[in-house]
Amino acid sequence: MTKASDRAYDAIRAMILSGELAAGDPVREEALAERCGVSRTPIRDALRRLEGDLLIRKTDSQRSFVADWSLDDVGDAFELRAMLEGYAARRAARNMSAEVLEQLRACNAAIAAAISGRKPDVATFLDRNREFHALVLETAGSRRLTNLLTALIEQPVVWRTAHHYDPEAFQRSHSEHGDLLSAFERGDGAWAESIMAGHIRRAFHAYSDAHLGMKAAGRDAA
Amino acid sequence: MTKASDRAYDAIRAMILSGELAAGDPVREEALAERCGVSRTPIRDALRRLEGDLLIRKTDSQRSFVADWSLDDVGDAFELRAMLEGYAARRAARNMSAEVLEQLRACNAAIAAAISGRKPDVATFLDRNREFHALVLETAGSRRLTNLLTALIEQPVVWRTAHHYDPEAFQRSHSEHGDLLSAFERGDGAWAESIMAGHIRRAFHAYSDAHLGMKAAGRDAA
DNA sequence: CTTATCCAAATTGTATACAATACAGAACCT
DNA sequence: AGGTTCTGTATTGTATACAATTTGGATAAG
Repeated sequence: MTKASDRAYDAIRAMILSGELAAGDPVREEALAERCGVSRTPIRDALRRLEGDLLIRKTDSQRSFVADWSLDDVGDAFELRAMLEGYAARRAARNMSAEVLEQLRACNAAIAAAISGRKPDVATFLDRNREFHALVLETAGSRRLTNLLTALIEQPVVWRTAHHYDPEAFQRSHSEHGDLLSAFERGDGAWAESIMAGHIRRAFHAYSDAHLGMKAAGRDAA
Repeated sequence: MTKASDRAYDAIRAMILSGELAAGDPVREEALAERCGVSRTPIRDALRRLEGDLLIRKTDSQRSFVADWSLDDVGDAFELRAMLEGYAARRAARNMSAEVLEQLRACNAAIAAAISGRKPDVATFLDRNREFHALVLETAGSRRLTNLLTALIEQPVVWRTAHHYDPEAFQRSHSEHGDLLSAFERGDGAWAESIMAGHIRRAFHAYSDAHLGMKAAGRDAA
């Protein structure tokens, strides 16, 4: 933590993820600087990073805007995620250890607890879900893969999708994690890959269904 | 081009790609600033971008070094490239237009010319090869995919590999591009994907063979 | 009324100065 | 002598001032 720069990065990302900064909004360095209580220098640093995360988009003349994602963009992101996280799961199956397996089980148990009640604890679900995927990714043991996926995993749009899940969707997600555990236990990388890819694709369709009504979704999952 | 910042980025990247800055070398901002004739501010900007490209690595305390890649790292990068560029080829097949197809043909013709002589024109080969892949990527029409692949395509290690190609390797590369053209002509995305994935994998093994001797390469292409 | 041009305001890019931090070597204690 | 702490130096982080560029509108010509 280099203090100001990272603080600014976290703060701005949080603003975008929470929707406080809406998609398409212009972003002025000085305004953010004042808001974060730092000078423009660390803000520029943070914006550069956020641009890498594709949360910020810069126009031809370097003006910054909050990136807005069309349904097609989101579809692309999910398809890439499905491919890359599938690959991560395959690699993770090769490297899986008893300890990590136990951690994954604990994680999924926590998820089960969070969604068992009448009112699902969405925040906990999201946290533990992220932890689960992070563990798999870490076990895959490819710094490069982690790097690529980080930009894809924390999408503002996706972030809020789980709030529209119906109870059954939570249950399915939990159950798919269970299948993944079975694949890991058996060291079956190909199986793990299939499950993970399907898991991510299902998440996309959950998102897509939640955001329909505007127009019939015309994407074909190739 | 915001002038100084981009100039610094290009200059530093060129230093790394050319080997002028060797892997593992420490990188001091002020030294680069003097060398590029600009102040530290645009240098920091450039370093941040290069860090995103994984050409620069920063230690715990934010000191910069030229990233060094193990054979395993390179293998990972290639495998990811194979997957992602395969996907790009599939999408490109869907979107292919007559104009782009013509450009690709011209590109591959230029490659043929460059490698036909007794002494292959490696610089031209590399340029046109990059152009070919860039066209495919652009036609895939996914900003996100482009973003992910950019970091993977221009690797310093890879960059110098083609200089060790034997004549046959150049010929194969050209011929695979030709196959890709056939797939595009027929709009066969699945075929295009297979060819591209194989094309990239072959490139890895060419790299791997060129850099062997140190120890028997123990990677398994999954 | 439309269009082009130019000017003023706003915004980003760069340079420099200064503060904070990390590294290395010396002095000191055990 | 070995290890530890302390201090000077080198390097990075931040703030501010200023230059360059862009944006939007006002104004004038057609």
